[in-house]
Amino acid sequence: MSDTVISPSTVVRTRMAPSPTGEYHVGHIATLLKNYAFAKKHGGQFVLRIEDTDRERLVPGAVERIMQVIKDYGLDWDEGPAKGGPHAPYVQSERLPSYQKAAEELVAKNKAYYCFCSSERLEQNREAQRAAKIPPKYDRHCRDLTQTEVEKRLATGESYVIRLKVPDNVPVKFTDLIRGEIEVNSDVVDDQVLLKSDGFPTYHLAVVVDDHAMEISHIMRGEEWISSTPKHVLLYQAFGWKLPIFAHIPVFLNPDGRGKMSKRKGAVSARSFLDDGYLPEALLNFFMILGWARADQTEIMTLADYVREFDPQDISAKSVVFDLNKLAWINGMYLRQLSPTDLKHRLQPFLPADFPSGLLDQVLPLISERLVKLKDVADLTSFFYQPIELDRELLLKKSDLTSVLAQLTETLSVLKALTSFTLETVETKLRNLQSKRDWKKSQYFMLLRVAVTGRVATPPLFETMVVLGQGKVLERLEAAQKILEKTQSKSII
RNA sequence: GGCCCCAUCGUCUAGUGGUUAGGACAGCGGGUUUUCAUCCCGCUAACUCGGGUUCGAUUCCCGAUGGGGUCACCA
Repeated sequence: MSDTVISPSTVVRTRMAPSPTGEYHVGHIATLLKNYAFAKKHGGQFVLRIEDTDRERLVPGAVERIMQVIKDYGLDWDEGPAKGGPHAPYVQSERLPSYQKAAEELVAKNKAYYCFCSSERLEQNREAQRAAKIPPKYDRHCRDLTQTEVEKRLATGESYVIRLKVPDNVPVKFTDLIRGEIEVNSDVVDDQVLLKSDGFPTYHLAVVVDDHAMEISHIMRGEEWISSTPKHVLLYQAFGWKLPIFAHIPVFLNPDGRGKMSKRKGAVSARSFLDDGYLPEALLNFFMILGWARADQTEIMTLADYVREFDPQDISAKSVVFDLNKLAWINGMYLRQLSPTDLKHRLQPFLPADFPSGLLDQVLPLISERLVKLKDVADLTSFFYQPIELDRELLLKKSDLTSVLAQLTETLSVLKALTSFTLETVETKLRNLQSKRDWKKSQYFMLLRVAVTGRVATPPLFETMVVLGQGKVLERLEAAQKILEKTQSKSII
């Protein structure tokens, strides 16, 4: 598809405007990535702005955590908090006068009005509308108050909000880069509150005022904003400002395909995926190809590739399932591309506290192609240094008691005799024994595997034994013998 | 429920007014192998339905159905 048309004089400025009210969601990172890539592609700027106008839900420390997680994903912003820029400050609570001024300007232009309705009255009103099965909307009770009355009530210090005066029955249109033109009738738009009674703006006022002030050219945000975009369009028109270009990014659906991705169906925070041991570059790659495909259909690509190839117009308009299988595959691809040094470094935070120092170097080659997530390192390596559970049933699964005991006894005597316990000596001796006795390979080696690790799926047997060391191998083989001779079903050694 | 958006294998996606509808993940089978994993090979699997338009629709239009979003002094 052709590139989104950008006239040469247009400076592409995109933004991401998180609200510090909770955890930063993977969907936010995915949307941020698109804003970032589009700005970079066109040599523009990507702005980070903090929308902290909800004083009640404000979470202390959230701004810092959001900034940190963005960086941990390997992304960054050109203007914003901790960076500054020509439109500073980039935190809405530090820009209050501009919203108040803007709201008053709209009142003066008769595009907005003061409203003194109590929240109780509003709630009653909504209740009645719901009961009557009509869409809840403000009943415009204060819309036609006379100026004298307004002034009188303001003078008494009565609490108020400022609402948008939405025109009756006119078409409200805007262009969405992904979907084309979208049109709704103004009658379905509520007389939205613009300035709250605490003097803070609502999202709708603040976002329009700031996007205009910060010269944002393209607004790429989640699809959930489509339905409030008409309000914003009306605001741009009321101010007499030029409309930016919108692109509403489809939402992520739960891995089970039902509903918007939510906490109730599993992890959603951007941080939690990092904590699970998905690599940030793998996560970004996953976000790139969810709902968008490169012309040549390549799926594994770098950020630089993406910046070069990405065009918001090519984003699929449908909501996409957050496919954990695909993520796991991508993560594995990236994991296997890592150099041993890099992998070792990235594994450090995931090592259990009792992980023996020095063990990682030995096991790295044994686990690197078995890791799906960095977090798997603990489980993949625990039998090397922690007690294992021997299961009698498992030991006897492929053969009878007499044969198994004979195999263990002979194996023990061969391994005990070894003065040098290396991959070469262990492998040669055990293979010779197996071949001399003509034991079934899969049965015999599985027996040793289970006896020595307690598991049926492990790295290659001889390598594993060498890492364990002669002492531990002999000890575990003897324990296996004992458990078979007794008849107790399980034992921890 | 009102309004808005969307519709190709289970999932993500390519694609065209005439194609054996392509790829990737997952699944299944096989090869390599002492297990698992990696790697290699192969297989299964899709144009939601109904009307139009057309010589011909998966593709264009309308409708239905289904899915999603949204209806706060939250963002």
